[in-house]
Amino acid sequence: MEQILFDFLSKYISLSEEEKEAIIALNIFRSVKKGTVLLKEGELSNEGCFVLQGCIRSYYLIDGEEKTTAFYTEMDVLMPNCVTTKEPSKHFIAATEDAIITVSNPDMEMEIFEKFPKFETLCRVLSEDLLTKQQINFDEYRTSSPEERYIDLTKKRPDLIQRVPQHQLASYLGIKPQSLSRLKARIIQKEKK
Amino acid sequence: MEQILFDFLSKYISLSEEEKEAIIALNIFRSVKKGTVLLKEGELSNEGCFVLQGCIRSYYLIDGEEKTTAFYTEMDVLMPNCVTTKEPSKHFIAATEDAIITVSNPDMEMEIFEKFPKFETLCRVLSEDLLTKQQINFDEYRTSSPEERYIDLTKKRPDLIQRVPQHQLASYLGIKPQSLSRLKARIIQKEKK
DNA sequence: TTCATTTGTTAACTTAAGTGAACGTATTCT
DNA sequence: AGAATACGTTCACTTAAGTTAACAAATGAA
Repeated sequence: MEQILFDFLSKYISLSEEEKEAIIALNIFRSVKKGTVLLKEGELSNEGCFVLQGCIRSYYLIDGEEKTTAFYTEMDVLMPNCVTTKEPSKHFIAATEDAIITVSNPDMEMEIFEKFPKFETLCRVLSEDLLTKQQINFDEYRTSSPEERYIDLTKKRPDLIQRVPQHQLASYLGIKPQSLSRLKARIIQKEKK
Repeated sequence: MEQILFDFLSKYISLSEEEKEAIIALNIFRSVKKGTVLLKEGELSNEGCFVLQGCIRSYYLIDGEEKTTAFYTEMDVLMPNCVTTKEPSKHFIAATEDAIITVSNPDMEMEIFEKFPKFETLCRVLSEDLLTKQQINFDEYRTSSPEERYIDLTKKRPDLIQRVPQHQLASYLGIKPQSLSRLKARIIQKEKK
C-alpha cells in the first residue's frame, strides 16, 4: 500500500530509506467505507488527503440539489478549500466507493519540513503542478460544450464513466441526468451515420 | 512602483531591506503597451508575471474565435500553463490595457531560493493559495448560470465590467456578446418589477 | 422474498443560449 | 475629414439544455 504513495512521490523527488520511514511513522493511512462523508458544509478541516484506492467526490448542495465538482481517484491529491481559507467549508467531501487514503495536516507538514527541507520543495512543486492542471481543466471546461466534455471524459478518464453513478457524472459535466441520457443517444445516432 | 509588489509580498512574509534590494537588483519591472501579445499559441515561455497596473488577458483561439478564460489585474499573479507543462502554449496572453508588470523565471527563483530560503516558503504558500482561489472560482463557475456569473462579477470585480470590452466579457462568462446584451436587458426588466 | 428507494431512460413541453443579419455608434487608419 | 473597421445592441429563428412526468431496472432493507 505504501508503495503507491512512494511511486507517486518519486515523480517529484527521490526518497532515502530514512525519509520513507519518517513518512510511515506518521501513521497516515486510513480506510474509508463507501458513502462516508469526510467533510460537511459548514465544517472546518485542516486535513488534506491522497487517494491510494477508490473514489472520493466533492459536491455542493444548492437548492436541495447536489452539484458534483470533482472526482478524486488513484494518485489524486485532495485539498479541501477550507484548509487554506480557514473558513467553514461550502462543499461536501464523500466516498463514492470504498477507499484507502492518506491524511495529513499543516502541523505534520511543518514537522516533516523541519527534518527534511526538501519536502517543502516537493510541496511547492506539487502545488504548482496541481495549479497548472487545475487551470488547464478549467480552461477546457470553459471552452467546450457538455457533449464535448463527455467525449473528452471517455478519452481521459474512461474508468469514471463506468464506476460513477450517471446522475453524479451529469452534474460533473454541468447538466441534468436527463440531458446526459439524451446526449449519449445523440452521440450514438451520429456514430451510426 | 516597487511598493505595490512589496505590499503584496508582505501578505505572506516580511522582507528585510537586504531582501528587498536583492529583488530590485533582479531588474524585473516591465512596461507593456495595450494590445501587445506576450505569449502566442505554440510558443514556449518560462516567464511568470505579477501585474502592478493595467489588465492582461488570457484567451484561446478556437475555430477563429477568441475564448477569454482570465483577466489579470492589479495584484494578480499570472503563470502561463506552458511554464509548468514545458509544452507549447495552447493559449494567448495579451495586454487589454497598458500595463506595468514584473517578470520572473525559474532560474531567477532558484537564485533567490538559495540566497533566501524563506522565498521558497513564500512560493509554496502563494501557490497553495492560488490553487485554492482557482478551485473556488472553478466551483462557482460550474454551479452557476451565465446570468448568475454576471451578477456575481458586478459584485466581485465591478471594475472589469467597465474596463474590458463587452465581447471579451461575454466570452469570459461563457456566452456570445448577443446573449450578454440580452441578459443585461433581462436583469433590468426584473429590477423594474 | 418482497417492498421501497435509487437510478437511468424516454418523451413532451419550456426556457435560454446560439446564429445570422441589420443597424447605429465608436474608434482607428490614411 | 472620410472610409474602414470594430463594437454593442436588437430581432427572428434554431438548437440544446431544463422541467415535469412516466416508467423500467437495479439496489437495498425488512
